Amino acid sequence: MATIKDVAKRAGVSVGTVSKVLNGVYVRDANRLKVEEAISQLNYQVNTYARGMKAQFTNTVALILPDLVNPFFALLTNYVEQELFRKNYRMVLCLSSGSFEKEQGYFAAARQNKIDGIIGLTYSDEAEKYVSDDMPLVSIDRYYEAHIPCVTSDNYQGGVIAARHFYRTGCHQVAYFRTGAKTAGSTLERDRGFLETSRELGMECVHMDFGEEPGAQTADQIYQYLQEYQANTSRVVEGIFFSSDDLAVMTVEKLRREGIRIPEDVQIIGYDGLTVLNRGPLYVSSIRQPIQEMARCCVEQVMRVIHHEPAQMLTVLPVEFAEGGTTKPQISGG
Amino acid sequence: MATIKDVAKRAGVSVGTVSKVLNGVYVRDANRLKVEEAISQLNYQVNTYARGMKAQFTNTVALILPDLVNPFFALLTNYVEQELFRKNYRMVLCLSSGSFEKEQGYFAAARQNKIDGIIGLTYSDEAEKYVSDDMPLVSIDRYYEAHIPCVTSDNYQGGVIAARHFYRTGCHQVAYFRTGAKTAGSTLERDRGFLETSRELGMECVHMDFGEEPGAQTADQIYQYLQEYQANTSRVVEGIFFSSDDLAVMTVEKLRREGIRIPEDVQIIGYDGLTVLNRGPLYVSSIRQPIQEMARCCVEQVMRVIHHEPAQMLTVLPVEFAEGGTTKPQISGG
DNA sequence: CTGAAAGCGCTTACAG
DNA sequence: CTGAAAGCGCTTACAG
Repeated sequence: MATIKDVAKRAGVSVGTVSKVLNGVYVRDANRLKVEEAISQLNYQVNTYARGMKAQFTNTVALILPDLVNPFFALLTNYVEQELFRKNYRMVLCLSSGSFEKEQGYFAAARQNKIDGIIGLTYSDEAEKYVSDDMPLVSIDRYYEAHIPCVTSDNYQGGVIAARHFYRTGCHQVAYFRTGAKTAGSTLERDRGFLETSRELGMECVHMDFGEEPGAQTADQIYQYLQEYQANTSRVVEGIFFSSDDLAVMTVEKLRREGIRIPEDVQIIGYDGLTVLNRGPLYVSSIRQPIQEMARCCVEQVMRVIHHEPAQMLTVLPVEFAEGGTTKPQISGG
Repeated sequence: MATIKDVAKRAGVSVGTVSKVLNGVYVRDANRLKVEEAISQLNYQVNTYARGMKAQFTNTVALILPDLVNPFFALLTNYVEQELFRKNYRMVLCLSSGSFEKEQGYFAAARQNKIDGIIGLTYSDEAEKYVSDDMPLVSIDRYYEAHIPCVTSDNYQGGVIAARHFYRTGCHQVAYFRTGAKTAGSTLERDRGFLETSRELGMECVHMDFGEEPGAQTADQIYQYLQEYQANTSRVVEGIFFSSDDLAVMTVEKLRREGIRIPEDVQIIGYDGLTVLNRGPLYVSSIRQPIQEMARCCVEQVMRVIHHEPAQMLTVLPVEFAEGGTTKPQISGG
């Protein structure tokens, strides 16, 4: 590989001059031309590591996510990579599986300038301790106490929208079934939005937490829960809101197998707005998060922190109702 | 950040000695202990860039893929990251959208030792030119002329399995509908496997190519094609094999809307074995690729190339039939 | 086994 | 504007 020295020799200038044209500092036109000529003849490219050692930047951002099995995360990664590339940054991907140990290495790397910044969706409480004020970190969905910019969507409003939809389609008895970590602030907002709005609108609402990881039996448990509730109270649940699409999909399958008609007997609303194979129709009616816009904002904010520009500490993007065939049309507008 | 100098001073040894314990070279126990003590007290971590400049390795591998919208790619990425991490490597992700320009930067980076190796699924013919014998590259699905290890699954056999299934469930008239790039060698093998086996087994087989990107109207076109074929020949297609699951799913939806019963009237087999939300049931009966095993082999081979060990030039992993409710049970075994 | 020193390929004040 | 030189944080022969 050609080095800056080779270029300098070939162009008949000093390495300092070559470095300047490399970094867009002004040099005499004649020299710039000679250098550019030499660069292209030698097919020279700067060695990022040598540069990074001095310059303290590497044009690399790490994205920390639990996994890519969840299509929401896969799509987010897809768009974050595109945005970073547009800004001439590379993306290193860290799938933490929720383990803080794995994340830790990236925090260290950031502190060491081996990566310029981090975009992270992390459920770990421990992370907070490691996050200093000047750490170039943007958090997805989770609002830290520290001065860490956070990009999220309007989870509370997501719950509100779901509750209102049930109300406007004539429901009196609804349910909320959640899953996943309780620490994740954003999901808790969905809970609150739905529960509070249901109460305000005078709907009866039961809710249930099905633990960290929904399994194959979760849909059965939900079915059984509904049966017992009906037997005990003589009340029929007319609308169910889920904290995620996967739980909603599993439940829809189960209920249909049991002969329950959807949406006639019971309406279903999921969360995320995922589509079949990530580009077909929706799986279920859902609250759609603006994934691409979230990705764009994450990159925007991390760039600001990296360049020491003032960042927006909290970005809350709007969500919307997405009709997916498991809900009835609304009676009144809005 | 503490540097190796700080550690040396604190431990009362030279930087050379510190470097040695860092790299597992033997030093006197007493010194090693002092160095380790200093390292942990200073919370020291080696600067990868400084090391990379000398050592010519960075413990980083790039994964090049078209996108993460396709769940197959998302899952592959998921497993490749896990495998790389286990081997203490980081993964930088390059989503090329099929554009060679974007890939090119990574080839250059590899040549420059900014990344140690590349795992790539690329459809671009141009890539071949850039690939020298010593380029640490492992290709997914695509067999290059050059001495580039390739990891793939048994696409030919996938076609064979589908054809046999139709035969054993009593079909006489089948169809093959493909989509996607014609250059991708692996898909062409599916074509061949299915077409050749259908002929050998004495089944009539029509086939059709629906272009690079299947759109919303592709399923309509397929339906129309089937209608016309039946009208013109008085022959009814009893089994359809698709080059990918998404096309199969779209077609199943369309046919059902038109009142065609699946699998009673026509059987459907897709390709990839994708599941609902990447962990639910299969979308359609399909040929399942061993994604995790493919990821493991890619990482294994790229490690070998990086460490100048002999690599396996072609790894063909077995595929299997996955029953997904759009096929009839086989009459005879096997 | 250990230390002093050269050198990896850049960038960046500093003179000129 | 340009060049010579120091220095970034490591590794690696080379003496001892």
